[in-house]
Amino acid sequence: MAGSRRQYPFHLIEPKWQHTWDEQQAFRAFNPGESVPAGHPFGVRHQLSGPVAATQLPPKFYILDMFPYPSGAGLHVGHPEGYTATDILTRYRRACGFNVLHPMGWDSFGLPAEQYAVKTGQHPRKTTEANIANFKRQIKSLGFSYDWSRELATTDVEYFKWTQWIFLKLYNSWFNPETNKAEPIETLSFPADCTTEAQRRSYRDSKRLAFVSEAPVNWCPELGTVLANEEVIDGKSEVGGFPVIRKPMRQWMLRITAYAEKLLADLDTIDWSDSLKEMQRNWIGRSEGAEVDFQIAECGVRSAESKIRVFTTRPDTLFGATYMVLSPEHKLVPQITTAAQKQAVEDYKAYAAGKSDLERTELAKEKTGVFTGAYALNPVNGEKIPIWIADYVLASYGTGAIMAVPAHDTRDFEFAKKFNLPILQVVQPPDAKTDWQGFTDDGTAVNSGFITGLPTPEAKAKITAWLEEKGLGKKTINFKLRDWLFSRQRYWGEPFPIVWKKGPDGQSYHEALPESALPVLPPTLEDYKPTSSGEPPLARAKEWLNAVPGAQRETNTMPQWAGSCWYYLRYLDAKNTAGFVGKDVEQYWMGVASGLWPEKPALSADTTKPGVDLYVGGTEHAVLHLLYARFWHKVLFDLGYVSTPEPFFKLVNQGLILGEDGQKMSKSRGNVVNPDDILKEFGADAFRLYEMFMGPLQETKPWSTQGVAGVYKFLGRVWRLFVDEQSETEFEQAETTAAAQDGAALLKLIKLDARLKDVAPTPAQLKTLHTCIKKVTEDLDAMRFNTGISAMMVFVNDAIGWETRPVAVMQTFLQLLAPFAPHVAEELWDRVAAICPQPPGNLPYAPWPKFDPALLVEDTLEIPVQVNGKLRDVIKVSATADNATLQALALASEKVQPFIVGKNIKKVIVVPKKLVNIAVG
RNA sequence: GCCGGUGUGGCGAAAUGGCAGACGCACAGGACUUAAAAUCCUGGGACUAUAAAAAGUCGUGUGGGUUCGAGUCCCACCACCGGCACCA
Repeated sequence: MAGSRRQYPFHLIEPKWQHTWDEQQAFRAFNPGESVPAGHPFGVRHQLSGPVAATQLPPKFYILDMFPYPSGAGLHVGHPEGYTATDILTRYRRACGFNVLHPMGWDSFGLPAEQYAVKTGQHPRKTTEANIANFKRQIKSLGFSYDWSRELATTDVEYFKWTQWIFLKLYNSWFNPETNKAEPIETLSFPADCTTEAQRRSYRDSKRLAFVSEAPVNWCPELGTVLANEEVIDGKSEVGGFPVIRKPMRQWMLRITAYAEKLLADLDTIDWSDSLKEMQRNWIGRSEGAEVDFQIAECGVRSAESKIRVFTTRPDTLFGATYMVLSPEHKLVPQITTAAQKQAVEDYKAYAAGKSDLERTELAKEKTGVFTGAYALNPVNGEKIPIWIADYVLASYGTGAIMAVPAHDTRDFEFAKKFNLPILQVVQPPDAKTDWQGFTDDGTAVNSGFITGLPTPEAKAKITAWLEEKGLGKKTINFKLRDWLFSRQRYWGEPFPIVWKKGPDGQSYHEALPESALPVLPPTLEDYKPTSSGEPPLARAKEWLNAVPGAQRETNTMPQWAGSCWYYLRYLDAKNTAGFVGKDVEQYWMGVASGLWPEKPALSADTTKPGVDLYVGGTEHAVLHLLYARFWHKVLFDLGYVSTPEPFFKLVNQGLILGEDGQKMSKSRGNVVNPDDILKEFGADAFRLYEMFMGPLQETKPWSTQGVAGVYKFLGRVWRLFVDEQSETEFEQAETTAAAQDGAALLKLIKLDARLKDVAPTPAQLKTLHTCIKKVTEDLDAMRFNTGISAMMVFVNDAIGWETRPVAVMQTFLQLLAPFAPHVAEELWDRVAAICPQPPGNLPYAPWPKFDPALLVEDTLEIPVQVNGKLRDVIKVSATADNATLQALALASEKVQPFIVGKNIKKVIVVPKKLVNIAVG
């Protein structure tokens, strides 16, 4: 590849236009109330200048990328895939007349900068700033049309000030089940027995959306921090893959579980892929069932509680419950264990507690457990059934106890077989051939007293009603979703706006700092190391720690996800110092748009949809960022700060780009492609075009540098459609020999091709053009970039043979190309202007061309003729030929004759203008 | 195990139930050139047959089905990718 002739001077064109766009602030998006400078291309297009009201602005379109974590490694080819797709759509929508918001920023808190600080002592801010500068350079070199005036980083003091502000809102709110939404904590009324200040404080603290919990958490010793459930995969940390253990610690939690129902239900209102919605549904894990109380049987054991509550999704199998299982950590275990079993139970508890999450998963195949010696009574029939403990029952789900129905639950079945517990059939499979043992689907109740004979759903309903009537149980919904563990023992994160005080009773309690205390800045440290005890590094800064009189600062910091939970809102109003986002501005960009404008433009996009119109990013955030951000947004919605219950209306996941060898790109495989190298050899336009030409955006696909060369060659053909070959050669000679390396002067040597003329196009040329307009427009609407590009290739393959190239046709083609390859399109657009009868205007804001269907109709059609579905001939007919003519011509065809003579023609299908099929028998 | 997705030439891929393989890569042949590169033109699913052409048969993971007609719709299965995984 090296040494091959350059297809066109992208190395001069690309920096030139990037510079021009910057200078013009060409891609600045205007907020209601902002002033459009005279001569700004947006103002020229929409005839606006000076201050503009929301009603004057054209319809909005908000296209968002998942902002990157600026790692030291720089951009990889996966980043620009999504960014290119959104940039193409941004440029397209802009040309269609929308006010498009397309911002970029940096998710810059994170572990790598902190780990680097631990190693070298360099402040994470310095590392972060250097990485951001590198990322920004790389992203800018791709010619994306971001509105850089809205750039933000989550580590900016002016940004995390508002992250802390939102935390205060969470802290000062509770979820009111009556109104089914978050409300200020002041609306919470105290129970009658809450009289002292300490009682009231602790009651409020137990209801806040941000609260402190002492529960066992995921502690990662290697990282020196705790992690959220979502960050633990197979018992290992998502970052680094280090072992994670359960350890009780005092931690900040966010009450995301209060929103479980809404987070689940509202998935139906947004346009996300099925797989992504399914992932969130599974993570939330709603299941309907019943809680049932089992009486503990008298057997000489004294217990404060007399019953054990279980959760089951199959109350209809209650008659088949032949034993019970408690999780080893269940609080009743010590109370019910008999003296004889005490030692065995304690040994087992120690064994279970010693297992890490990882071991617990790995050992999942073999069931273990011990008998407590105690018995319970089955509430439906009074049967005495043994109570066991086993670690296949989780303390953290349901009630931490189950009734075991070995006949119809796989796990209970395995356990019962191993420990020889009775297995009793209570469900008859619908298919008589199916073995009832281990049958877990719906069937018909058998051996089940008053529900015998009922199909499973009815049996469930009847027995649940019966339990409720007798006060033995009730219908219940359980979720897998846990509250969000929100504190980290790290330096490089947002400090909590919280202090701790000691009450008169000696108990310490937490208190929020006032808004006026924001931002809470982290201290400067010499040593960034985490401490092995779990004490965060912030605790080392004694002066900072005690800066608030009579109190100590909270030393935990927020997780990296905090900043990304609301960055899409800050973009709307990035410079606002009075609030996290202005109300009018939020309503314009995020609100329901209907009614704001007199009429909807005639486009396929439905501008009445609320929130971010399009969000593109990787699938790795399916249950992390995308769940957390929805949660925060819903809280802000309940509190009246945002207009919509959902932040991201349409979401598309770009597929993974694999290495040239078809494997995942990784340093160790040595198959990583660096965008800088590709840009140097082929230019940004070719890089962008290739990333889109590879295949459908959502698909996983392998990289091919030869493929880049292919689209690069296509751009060269486009270039040669417009420029004179002779002048190009002179330019090249000048470039290699001349001392003067002034790019602008060199480019002037290149002249337009003489075949480019201001003449009326032929019908054939118009047809080629309009076919291309139609296809590209439809493909952009559907985000089918690869086929849109191939349509442009078809145009060029045709046009390259034209002896005269009408300016009007060629210009329109450049408009189609511009979203994909903006630099070369601008350069040629600029040059063609010289021979244009009328000034063509600013390319990014030139109105998107419309195709004329009248130009696409054919005079003659080629109609395939099939016999029994097999192609036998293609006949040429006039487009006006009726069905009878078509049929006659088809039957008369010489090539068709041999297949129909002497056969019985059963039927002739004529699809108008499409096809003839003759069915013979 | 459960959930979601994907299977089409040597490769990336196209095809509202209507000519399978558009477009591109790689490859082959030709033109230009002292030569090469670049460029331009042409070819191409497999098989059979033929000097060549015309022609025919088969062909979208496998097996069935619906239909005049299936890559596309239905049923069963297989493989691969992604997610979840003792959640009662």
